[in-house]
Amino acid sequence: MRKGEQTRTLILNEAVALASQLGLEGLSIGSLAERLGMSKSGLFAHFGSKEELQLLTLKQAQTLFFEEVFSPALKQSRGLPRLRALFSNWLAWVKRNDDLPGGCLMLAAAVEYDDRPGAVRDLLVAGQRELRGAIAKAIRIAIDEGHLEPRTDPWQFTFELFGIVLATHHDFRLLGDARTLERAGDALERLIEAHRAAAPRA
Amino acid sequence: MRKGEQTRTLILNEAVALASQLGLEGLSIGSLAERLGMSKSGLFAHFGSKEELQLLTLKQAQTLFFEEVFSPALKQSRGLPRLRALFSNWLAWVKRNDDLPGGCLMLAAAVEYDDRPGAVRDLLVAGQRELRGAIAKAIRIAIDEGHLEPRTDPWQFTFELFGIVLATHHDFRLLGDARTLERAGDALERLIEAHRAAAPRA
DNA sequence: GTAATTAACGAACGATCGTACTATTATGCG
DNA sequence: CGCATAATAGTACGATCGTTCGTTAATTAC
Repeated sequence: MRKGEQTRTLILNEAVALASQLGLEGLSIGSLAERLGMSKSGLFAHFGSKEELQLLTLKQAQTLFFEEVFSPALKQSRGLPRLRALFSNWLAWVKRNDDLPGGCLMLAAAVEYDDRPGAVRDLLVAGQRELRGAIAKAIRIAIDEGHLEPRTDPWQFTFELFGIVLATHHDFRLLGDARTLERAGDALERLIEAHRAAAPRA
Repeated sequence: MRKGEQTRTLILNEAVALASQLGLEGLSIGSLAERLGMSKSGLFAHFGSKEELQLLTLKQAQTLFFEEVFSPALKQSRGLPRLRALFSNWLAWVKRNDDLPGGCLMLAAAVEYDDRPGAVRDLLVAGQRELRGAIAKAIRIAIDEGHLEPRTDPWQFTFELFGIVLATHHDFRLLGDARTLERAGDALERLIEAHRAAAPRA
């Protein structure tokens, strides 16, 4: 019982890495098993179906994202510092190559499953909704703290922030543009500046 | 000789539609042939390899994009009107469902091939570089026309514009958010406003 | 209208896909 | 230790993958 959970996590971590390169659909049980040096059927027994493997792989990526991007940002002080930390962690996540050699798995899955109804898509949408809500909340806090002006629309701000991240992911991954990261930083600063409160409390 | 070209285009148009849903890698020759009511081997003979089919499919999508997004924008007057038309056509392209039921093929392929070296990726990068250059040029023209202030960085502007389109594609396709399109419009206006020339000539 | 050419088909290939079984090995508890 | 159970392996299945080959049907050129 304990050994099972152990190898399961081992499998899922490798699955996240592989799926970030090949996509959740391109991820095959055979190649995943080969990478881990175990048999196809032995690996399969842990999940019972490919969809279950896909679901748990995606969930694993979501957990990893929360732990590495969102959670550490919560340790920063409320308002702009926290928002900047979130953005910075997010960019680091986007460009990381060790366990995400193919870029963010959630973004890849979003493109893959946006027109493919099912449990994977549902999980993807739920995760995205949660993330957006959390960002919007961070922005609302920044307003309350007097860092951003009160008429700022949190959802609009979130939308534009997300756009910057997406463009960064695209340019960094596909074009390999070295200046992408500073462009992203400039874009964020401009976005903040446009909504900065006239008389900041901090 | 003439008949061949004819069915070839027929195949490629269907391939663009299918690949927009399943990706260029998920696109299979068998299912594509079945959709067109022809034999697998008959279809295959037109291309000789799957990679050639993928390349031509992507190229077809690029051509379609140029014709429907970029080319009509060139008919608008130089500067901001042309830039707005480009943006508007682009959004229409992103949300079109007839021949792109799965969203923009180039964006899907970008996620799929950003870490997969080869001819497909090369074509993708070339197309993206061309597009970026063309947008940057349109922005430079808007500066020359006195619509945007001279210190505007065309590449930074392009980067942020692209981010808005990416966020729109994501939200519209995955979240099905109805307010996405107006959010995109608002984002563009804010982007323009931030760089608008103090004393516009037009 | 006939010859040359091209387009399309049908069958089969080895490989790999996800999945279902059964058997074997390893683990954990009393 | 021994036994129950869980974890892994092995094998085989039907389906589908991209690709090859030989052949027929349709089109073009003379």
